[in-house]
Amino acid sequence: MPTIKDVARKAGVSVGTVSRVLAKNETVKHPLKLKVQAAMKELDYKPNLAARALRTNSIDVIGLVVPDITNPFFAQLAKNIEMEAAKRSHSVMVANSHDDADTEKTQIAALLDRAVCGVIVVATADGRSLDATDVPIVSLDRRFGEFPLIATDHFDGSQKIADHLHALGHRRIAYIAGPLSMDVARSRREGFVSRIKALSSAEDPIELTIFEGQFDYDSGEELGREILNQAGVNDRPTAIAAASDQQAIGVLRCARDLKLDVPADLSVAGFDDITLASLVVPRLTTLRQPIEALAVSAVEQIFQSKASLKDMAIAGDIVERESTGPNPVGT
Amino acid sequence: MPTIKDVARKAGVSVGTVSRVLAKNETVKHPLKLKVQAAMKELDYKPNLAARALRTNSIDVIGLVVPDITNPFFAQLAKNIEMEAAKRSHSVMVANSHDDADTEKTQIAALLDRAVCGVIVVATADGRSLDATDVPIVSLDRRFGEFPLIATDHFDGSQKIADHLHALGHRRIAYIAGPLSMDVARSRREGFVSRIKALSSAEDPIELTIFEGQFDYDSGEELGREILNQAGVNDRPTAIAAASDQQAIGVLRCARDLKLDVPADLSVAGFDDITLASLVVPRLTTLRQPIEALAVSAVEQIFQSKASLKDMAIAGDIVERESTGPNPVGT
DNA sequence: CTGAAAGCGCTTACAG
DNA sequence: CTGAAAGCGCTTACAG
Repeated sequence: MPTIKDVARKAGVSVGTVSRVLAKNETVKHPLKLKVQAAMKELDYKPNLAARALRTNSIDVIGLVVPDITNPFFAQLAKNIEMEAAKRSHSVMVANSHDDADTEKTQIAALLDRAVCGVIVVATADGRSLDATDVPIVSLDRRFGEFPLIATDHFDGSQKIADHLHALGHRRIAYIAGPLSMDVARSRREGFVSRIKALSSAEDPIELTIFEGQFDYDSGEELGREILNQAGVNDRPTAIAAASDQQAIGVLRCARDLKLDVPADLSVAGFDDITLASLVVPRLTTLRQPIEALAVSAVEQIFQSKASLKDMAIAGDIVERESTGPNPVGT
Repeated sequence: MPTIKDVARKAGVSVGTVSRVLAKNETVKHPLKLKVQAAMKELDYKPNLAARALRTNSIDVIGLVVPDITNPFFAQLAKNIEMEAAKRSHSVMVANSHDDADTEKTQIAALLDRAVCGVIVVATADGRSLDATDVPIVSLDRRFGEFPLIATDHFDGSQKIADHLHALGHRRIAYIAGPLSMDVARSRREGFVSRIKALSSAEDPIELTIFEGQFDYDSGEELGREILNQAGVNDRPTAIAAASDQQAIGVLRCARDLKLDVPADLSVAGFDDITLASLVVPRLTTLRQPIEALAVSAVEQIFQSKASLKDMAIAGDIVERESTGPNPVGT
């Protein structure tokens, strides 16, 4: 492997000069610069990254810790982060926390030991924080300690779902929230509820009932049953909005059991746009999380001066599919 | 950050000695060793990995390149590799090749530039190879160039499926192979076919028909239709073995359309044990790929002397679920 | 604008 | 068994 010394010798300059053209330092004049570049090419010179790291105390690597790379949402995030990093000639080191706060801490420490230039963490549920570091740390999707958070604008997304259902003429609506101990669940519910309230008026009132459950399939199925059994055909909601796709798919399952046609008898909307959402019958109307934008923003933040790190809420788009339709009762 | 010098001073020894206890070099005598360890603890000393890398030309990082981390199979592999690496205090750097040979090459080169201690690559379909390197490279699941391959024992796995079907009394069997241009598809078919032939005898003959398709759902559905329509109830196979779960699930879909009960009228077996396999109705009998063992072996190989790298075929286990049952025609 | 030189924090022959 | 010292390949003040 040729070193910077070899290049300097071949180009007839000092190593300092070579280093400066490497750093794209504009102070090197053209004739010299060209000679150096020619020498580098000829020798197929590649800088020794470890040596550089030793001097600068940082490498072109972004650390990423996720609860579980096997979760498709995190995998997508990881992929987009890797792609964005690659654009800036950075690599990414991933670690799984297995949703364990201690492991998370260890993983971040290991990454920091390796002198990564920043770390992105999708926090565990009960993650503790970390002392201030000299490299930027941002949380993604779920906040880690006191660090700035990049996340979907859950409030806005839920408003969009509310608008969609309202525009379809639904006036008797049920909302299935996630566990309200979670920030995400609260934001989603508040977005939905506040919008419905704003849309409702004395002349054109909207009836909204709210339920709370887990984010999973079973919870959706169970609450769906509760909602749809609670009342006769004429009192039954004509639309159910769920705080997650999994819940919504649970509702779909239950509607099928009850021989309700979706969307003819009942509209169902989810949130997230997981893979299954477009595979299920009928395909699910939902709010697509802006995964790519989330990833890009997280990487951008890492490259910013630490001082300017800040929370970001990124809006997602609604994906209208077959599970929602006009209010069957008539508008 | 304290350096090795600080530790040496505090312990009253030379930096060389500190370095030697760091390296778990047994030549350092006990009294000194303890003093050094105490000093390290007291200062919360952590070695500077970049400096070490500069000296040794290698870091405790394994490179991993996969076609797409978003593919659940690769994600599982990645997770297990990360866990195994962590056990040995190594981190892993992942990169996606997006199934593009050029990107794959670039990614491997980038990893090598970072002086990783080895790289594991799940190759793209048409990947070219690489010149010999001084760090070990192994291919996983799909062979990269001339490098040793760690993969599921597809031959053996298919034999197990054949045995299972035979034991259930099936004597008229159809096999849906994958595209025979792929090694994997060929091994799976050969394993199945050879075992069936071995099991068949003049007194107790087995009828085997072979079909070829893609590994996907649609191909399975289409070939399933062809197989099941081709003959009357009495000539129809009582069992279909597919070379992939996706194909098998396609067959399930088609069986439902044809009002065939699985497994009462027809047994269906897959290969891979993808997540969906245990979610479909009826749940699919299949051959589970030994993902963890694959990951562990790949990491182990990286730690072995380069000379001893070699191909490894790892056996998977059959997972018997509801999609297979006794031959309805009677044994 | 360019060169000479110090130094980043380790590891590892080389002595003794 | 331990210490003194060279050196890994860069970057970056400091001169000029």
